[in-house]
Amino acid sequence: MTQRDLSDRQRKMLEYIQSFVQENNYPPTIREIGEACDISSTSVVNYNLEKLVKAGLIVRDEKISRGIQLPHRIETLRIPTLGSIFATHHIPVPDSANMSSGEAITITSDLLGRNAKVSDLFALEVKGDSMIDAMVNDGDIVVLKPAQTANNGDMVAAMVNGNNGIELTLKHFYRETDGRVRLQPANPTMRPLYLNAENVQIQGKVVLVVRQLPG
Amino acid sequence: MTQRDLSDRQRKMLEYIQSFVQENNYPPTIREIGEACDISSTSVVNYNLEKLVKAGLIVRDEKISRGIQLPHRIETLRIPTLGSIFATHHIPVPDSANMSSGEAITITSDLLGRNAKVSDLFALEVKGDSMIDAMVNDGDIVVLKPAQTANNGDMVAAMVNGNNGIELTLKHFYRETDGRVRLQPANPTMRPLYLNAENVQIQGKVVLVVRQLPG
DNA sequence: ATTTTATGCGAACACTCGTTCCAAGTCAAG
DNA sequence: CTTGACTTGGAACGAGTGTTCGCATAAAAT
Repeated sequence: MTQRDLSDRQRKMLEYIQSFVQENNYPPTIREIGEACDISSTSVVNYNLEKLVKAGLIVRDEKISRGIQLPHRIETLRIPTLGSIFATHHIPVPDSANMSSGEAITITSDLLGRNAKVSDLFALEVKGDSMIDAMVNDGDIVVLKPAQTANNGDMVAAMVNGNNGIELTLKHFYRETDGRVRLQPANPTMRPLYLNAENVQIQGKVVLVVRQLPG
Repeated sequence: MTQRDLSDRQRKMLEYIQSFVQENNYPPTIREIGEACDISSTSVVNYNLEKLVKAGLIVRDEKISRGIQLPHRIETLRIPTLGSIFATHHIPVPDSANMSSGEAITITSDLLGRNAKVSDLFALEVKGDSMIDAMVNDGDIVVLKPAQTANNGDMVAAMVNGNNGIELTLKHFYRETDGRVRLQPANPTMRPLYLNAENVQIQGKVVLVVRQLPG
């Protein structure tokens, strides 16, 4: 039994369940499904619900009212916003304390791809347009995965000890053959930054960039 | 009654409801709340639930099992992906048919700001790096709000009838004093495109840009 | 001291709701 | 035609569940 061979009735039931959950934030009862799908008997609803379970399209909690769940659901994740990328101080390590107290954004797991399961993601708001060279603009939100190292080409947030003192910046990361680190702006007209490895402390890899426009 | 002056018991109940919903995708019953919060009587649970309703922290559907909803919840929105920005054909108007059949991405309403309530948003995947001048890269997903007109500075997807025939492009929109339209790349080193208004057909305004990085 | 208000407990009621059983209809295979 | 699997319908049972009522306790107000 796959998704392919469903009866019209079962398809209609599934659609109703989905729309009901969307509308009410809780699942429908067997009788509500029956009424909506023109099924007079609860046993028939129950029968077809079991078919949907076998097809893997729903999950049921036995003996529990409204115990229908839609699996493969896209989860929402709360990601703490630890600060802005302009901060010159060290980014605090995210923990449960930060999670509950500070600001946060909520995003759906489908946007994170294979990083959806990473538990200690954190977000930074980009202040100012100094990061425009990395295709990241003022007001953008970047979601990062904590990391101490990076692969060539990764976009990283790093504390760099450069000419202007310590600052947090967003650049593409490359390890040169001479052991130094090259922080490459995305804009080809801007020159890369060459630094000794000890002057670059990687805070995390950027896994997502979100830009909200006034539209 | 505001959120401030809740009893410990009421706070505990609210926390339990939130975690229960997160876990089970459906709300708890009065008795489940009572058991979790060490309340022996269902009437006490009911009593305190009414307090939470007065405080605006929950919504209840009367006489319905598990009829508790958490308001101000961040909703997830399904946005149909109608194609890529490289398409040279007209973007079909989104309707319910597209919604259910085609591909789609799901995002949280908090990312959309005041556009969260717009019902006919659609998404396009950016193919190729020709849009890099608008701070949008290959593989990015742009979410658009349907529009026939735009304000100066808006980022729009538009069909332009230019030198290379009709094509769909992503640019910043400006209306010149002489009635013509200027499509301005974000990159200052690239020259704007001046066109007569009849050769520019706006498809929609970009309200969100999402970029997923391999990280 | 008395009343009022807020909160809590237990019990009972009525309706909701999942479950189960039996009968019947449909339809393709043998 | 007969068989058997699949599907549907109707009914009833029992547990789940929201609601309501009376009463008790404590604290604040009068």
